[in-house]
Formats: sequence, structure tokens, C-alpha cells
Amino acid sequence: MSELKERFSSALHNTSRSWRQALDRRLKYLGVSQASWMTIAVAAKAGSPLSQSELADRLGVEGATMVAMVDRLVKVGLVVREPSTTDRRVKRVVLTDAGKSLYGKVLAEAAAFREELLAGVDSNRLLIATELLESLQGIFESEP
Amino acid sequence: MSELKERFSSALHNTSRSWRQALDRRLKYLGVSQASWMTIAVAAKAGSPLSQSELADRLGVEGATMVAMVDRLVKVGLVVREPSTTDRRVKRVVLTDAGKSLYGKVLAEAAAFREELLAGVDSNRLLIATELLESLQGIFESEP
DNA sequence: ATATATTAGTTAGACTACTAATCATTAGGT
DNA sequence: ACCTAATGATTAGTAGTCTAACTAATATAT
Repeated sequence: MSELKERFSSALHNTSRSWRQALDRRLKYLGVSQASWMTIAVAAKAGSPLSQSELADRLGVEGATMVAMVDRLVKVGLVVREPSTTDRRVKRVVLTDAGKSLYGKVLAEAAAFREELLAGVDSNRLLIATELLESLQGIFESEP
Repeated sequence: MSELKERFSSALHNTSRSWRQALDRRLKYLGVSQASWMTIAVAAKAGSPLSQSELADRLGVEGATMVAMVDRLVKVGLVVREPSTTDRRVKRVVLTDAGKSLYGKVLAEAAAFREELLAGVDSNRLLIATELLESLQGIFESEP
């Protein structure tokens, strides 16, 4: 029983790591890493431009991390910082055309990779595993 | 069906990340990060002292990463570099007494955390999830 | 109204990871 | 034996993450 828990833990971490690395390699031709395109994706999905704090929250990283990330994205021309008109502390992160175009490509690649990888998996088992993982997520979120 | 795959992917990555972060917080009192104690653990588990390359392989990181890691571990007195007698290129990484003592504590904490976290999970479902993850791992390993 | 607390963004320093290039040594092919 | 391949360790440069300390601006409590 304990050793099943250990197997699960080990498989969870290894699979997650390998998945990220494999997708990263697949997206390499776009010239952006997972962290970069995840940020772009969150910014793109939001209805109106998000502040850096909102971006950081949704990505689960610290504010300081987001500062550096936005710095890099601005430097390569994927987003711009736009001062908020209602709160002078706030800078809203807006995608450029290049950023929007990149987002489209990333979405398609990530989805294709996911479909491919999970193609052979039984739906019932996938549902059970998903629910199990989501319940663990719930535990982490309730006790931060 | 596609959205289940997306749910699974998202739950997988979030759970893995939260788990690592939570364990990291729990091990903070030991003064070492996850990457450090993982290295110590792998070195400790091996029968005889491993070279830096072997350590890097088993941890899934590059050789250069291991150089920096061993540098830090040496600096804090958890391991020492010991030249191999049979191959002058090789340096074997040997745990100090402090390193061995740390390993014991880490093992206990990680196991306790795992048990606690998975205590409420149904064994059958856990087995299904584990096998699913292990099969995905197999795919990654077969296509590097 | 003013003092205090909170929030948004930033900077600085540390840790962990990567790739690419280099040096020394060993292993293999001829 | 000797030239070439491969291997182990290293350095340099970059990316992404954290915490801690800071500034500027806004919100709140008295």
C-alpha cells in the first residue's frame, strides 16, 4: 500500500516533467519557452488586458517573477506595458499582433500533442485519474 | 473527450507543481531545497559512490547542472568530491556524515507527507492512476 | 484629515535549469 | 603506436523561479 503511494508519487512527478520537456522541444521552433507561452496564453484568454499581479496569480508565480517575465516578453515584442487610467500603480499587459499570432500557434501545437499522447488511453481510466488529481489539487488549494 | 484530455493535462501539471512546492516548504527547516535533497537521496541510495555523470543521468538533468549542484553541496559540507582511482576524468560524489544524516530526515519527511496526502484515496483508483501515468512515462522514455 | 496599512510594481541576490564551448582523459579503429 | 571518437568535468551565458527589501500609489480607520 505504501509502495503504491510511492509509485504514484514518482510516476506523477516524472510524467509531468517529461511532458513539459517534450512539449517544450516541440515548441522550440517558435522561439519561446513554456513559461513564456503560458503567460501569453493566460493574457490572451482574458477578456480585457490583465495587470501583472493578475497574471502572476493565474499562473501561480510571484509578482517579482512576473516582472522579469514581462520584461523578456516586451524585449522580444510579444506584449507591451500599458499604464492603467484608473489606478496609477497598475500596468496592464497587452498582446501585440506578434503575441496574438504566437498564441494561435501554441494553442494548436499543445492541443495536438495532448491528443496524440493520450490517444491510446481508455476514457474511463482517464476520468478516474483526472478526478483523483483534481481532488489532490483541492487539498493543496485548501491548505496553502 | 478532448476536454477531458485537457482537464487531465492541467490537473497533472498543477498537482505535480503544488506537491513539490508543499514538500519544499515542509523541508525548509532542513535548509536544503528539493533539487539538493533529491541529489543527496540518489547519491545515498546507490551502493557505491556515483560519478557526477551518473548522478545527472539518474536525476534527469544535464552534466553542467550537476557541476553547479555538487559545487553547492560541497560548499555546505554535505558531500565531497573524490577522484576516481581508475579513471582520472571521473570524480565520485561521496556523502559526508552531515549528508547521510540529512538523507535520513528527508526520507522520513517525504514518506510522511506522501502518506498523509494520499491517505484518503481509494486504492483501486490510485492503482489505475499510477498505471496510467506509468504508461505515459513509457511513451516518453521510448521516444526521446 | 491624517496616520497607517495594503497593494502594484520594481530591484537585488540566490538557486536551479539549460545549451554551447572547452579541456583532459580514455577508448577504439587501423 | 597513433589518430580519432567519445566521455567526464568544467566554464560562460541565459532563462525562470524564489524571497526580501524597496518605492509609489491607493484604501482604510480613527
